[in-house]
Amino acid sequence: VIVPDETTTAPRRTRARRGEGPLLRERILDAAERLLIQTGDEDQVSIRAVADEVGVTPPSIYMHFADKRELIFAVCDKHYERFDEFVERAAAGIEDPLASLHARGRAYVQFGLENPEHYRVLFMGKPSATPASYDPQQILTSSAFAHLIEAVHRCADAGVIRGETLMVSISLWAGVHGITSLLISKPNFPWPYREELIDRVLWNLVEGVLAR
Amino acid sequence: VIVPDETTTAPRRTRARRGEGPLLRERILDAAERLLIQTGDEDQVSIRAVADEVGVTPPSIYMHFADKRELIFAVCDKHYERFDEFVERAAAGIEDPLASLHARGRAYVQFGLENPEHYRVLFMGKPSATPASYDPQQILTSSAFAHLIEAVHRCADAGVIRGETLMVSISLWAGVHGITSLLISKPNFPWPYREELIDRVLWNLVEGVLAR
DNA sequence: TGTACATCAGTGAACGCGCGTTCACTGATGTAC
DNA sequence: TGTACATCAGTGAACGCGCGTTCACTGATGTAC
Repeated sequence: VIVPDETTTAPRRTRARRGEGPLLRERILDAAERLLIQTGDEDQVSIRAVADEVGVTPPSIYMHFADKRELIFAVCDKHYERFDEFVERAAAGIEDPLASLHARGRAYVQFGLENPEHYRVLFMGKPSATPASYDPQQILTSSAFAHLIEAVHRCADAGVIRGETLMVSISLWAGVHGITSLLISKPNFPWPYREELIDRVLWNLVEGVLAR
Repeated sequence: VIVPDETTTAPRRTRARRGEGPLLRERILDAAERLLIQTGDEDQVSIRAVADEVGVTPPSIYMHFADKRELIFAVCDKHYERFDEFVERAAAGIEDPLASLHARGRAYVQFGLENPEHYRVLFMGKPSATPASYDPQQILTSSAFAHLIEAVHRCADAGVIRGETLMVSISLWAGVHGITSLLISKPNFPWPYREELIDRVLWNLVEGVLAR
């Protein structure tokens, strides 16, 4: 008689009642996110590993997600909303529009560095890794991006920056993305004064679009 | 009798003479690079595929490379030297130090976008994808980086920029990396006026470090 | 000049793996009469 | 109130795949005597 080793896998959960399907969906998302953070590697978050973590068999994942990419992306999409909230909280209460821009940038970089695997999936993956259901326009119409554009707009209204709002916004985004993704990709590069470097990059970005 | 399908694989090459091992090494590198460009996906460049492309069996790859990561990285390292040459050629003959900085940035972005898979492997991969033999200090001591630092130094000597040279250099690098990697990762994002955007980002970066 | 031997580039076959996904099914839950 | 039936969340087993890597080997090339 083979006794299953209860210590390695979660005990099998009891079947959901009718209409409680969405509950399992949440459990799957949570488990996948836990594994993503734990392993620090998207590729190690396999359907089997997630199913195991939830205490369910692999096929049941497919009742809630079309395929693997959709699952992974759903995890990161959820995270993207928290991203927006985090940045907004960091900028809240800052009157000076330039300082607000800088604070947003600081929050962006911080959030990215604190959640490198989410960031990697969202912004550093190959195009082929995005699920079919994902539309790149989503970034442009997301509230996070809208908030950035608003912040830039306020600077323009105050007359402290020059240039077209959308162009400036994307330019700033590219800037914060640059330092964030580089620090994620090359953690062992001998970065001089990490914190100071980030701050300098942020101020350089802001100063680069100042009205002359 | 099964006749091997000569059309799908290269004909078997004749064995190398003594001391001609390095020749096969070159052939392997070329084949791997060809596959990388053709498939546009590092993961599709398998040891088997490379061996097949060369017309050799998989184990023979291991006579020249310790493992797969070393092969892929060797391809991209070779490319990194061409990168340096390309940037230097673009900046050659430009007297004005600020214009030179801009030209370098332009060349950087262009080269990255023209060879997105190499760029991805070199600068956008996860740290775990780099071979054990690879030292992140290599970037800092590469001639490409030295050339950037020199260019920044010339600007500082001319008194047109402010800030510590290394800090400014990395800051500029992060900037060009940002727009390059974003364009590679999100080709389907509705970028407004791609070329103009790149140019604006570059000038913003330069203006961000101008002496006040 | 001829022969035995050493070298070593490359082979053939296999190991062992984990993966995403599919498919026919089970059986507890809820419903209709 | 009791029973036959429908529903559907989740299962068990398997398919089929391509991969990186290892290992004992072969046989043409070059060398020593």
